[in-house]
Amino acid sequence: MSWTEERVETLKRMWAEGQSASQIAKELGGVTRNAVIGKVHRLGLSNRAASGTSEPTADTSDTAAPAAAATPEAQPAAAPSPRPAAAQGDTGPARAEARPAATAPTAAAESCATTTDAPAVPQPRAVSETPAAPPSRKPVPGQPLPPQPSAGEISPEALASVRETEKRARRLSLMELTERTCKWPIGDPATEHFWFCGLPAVQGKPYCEAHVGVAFQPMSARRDRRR
DNA sequence: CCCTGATTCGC
DNA sequence: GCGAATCAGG
Repeated sequence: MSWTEERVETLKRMWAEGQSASQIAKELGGVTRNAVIGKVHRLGLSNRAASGTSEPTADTSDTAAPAAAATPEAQPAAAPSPRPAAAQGDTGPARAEARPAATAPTAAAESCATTTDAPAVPQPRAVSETPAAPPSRKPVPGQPLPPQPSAGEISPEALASVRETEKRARRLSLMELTERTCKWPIGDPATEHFWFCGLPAVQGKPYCEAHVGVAFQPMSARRDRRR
């Protein structure tokens, strides 16, 4: 793979948006994040509003003016101060280049997007799978709320597996989630008793084995169980 | 451990 | 110019 104009353009755009080097590399394909970083430096576009876990670097003095290091083309695009955190994160076939200016209002229990993909609700993989009831919390703190998934829609075996699994949950916080940790929420968000499963997620899925089992079910299975 | 960007240096 | 290896850090 070589740095064609198109690829460089994508690189510039994503970098300006605050995407991480690894994300850009993933998007471009055929290159590593090292290659991306190397290119970024060679292009002269380097410092931007920090990244990952870095600090905002408070400009204690005067006029700000970052003074970009001799960057030929001006970047009238968006200022990368706030976490861009665009949707993305899906190496699927058809990718939409849509980039809403304003963040869409998310559901109640939030689901903010980190730099990687968002720990949100399951995204049905089209075909015959369909999300079967991500835990819907009851606004009553203090109660254990036994069956995570709304019972009745999940097979007893899967439910038992989930129960067992959740005892071993890593209990990660929202910020500790990564692409390879199970993002299944456990507990009541309104209480201290809330965390994410955090066990190793199945490749390509947002959940661990057990939670995938209750999150994704064949439509037929659901239909049969209903009513 | 996961991740981030920065730098070096042989190619 | 390129990018793997390495470094420095959260």
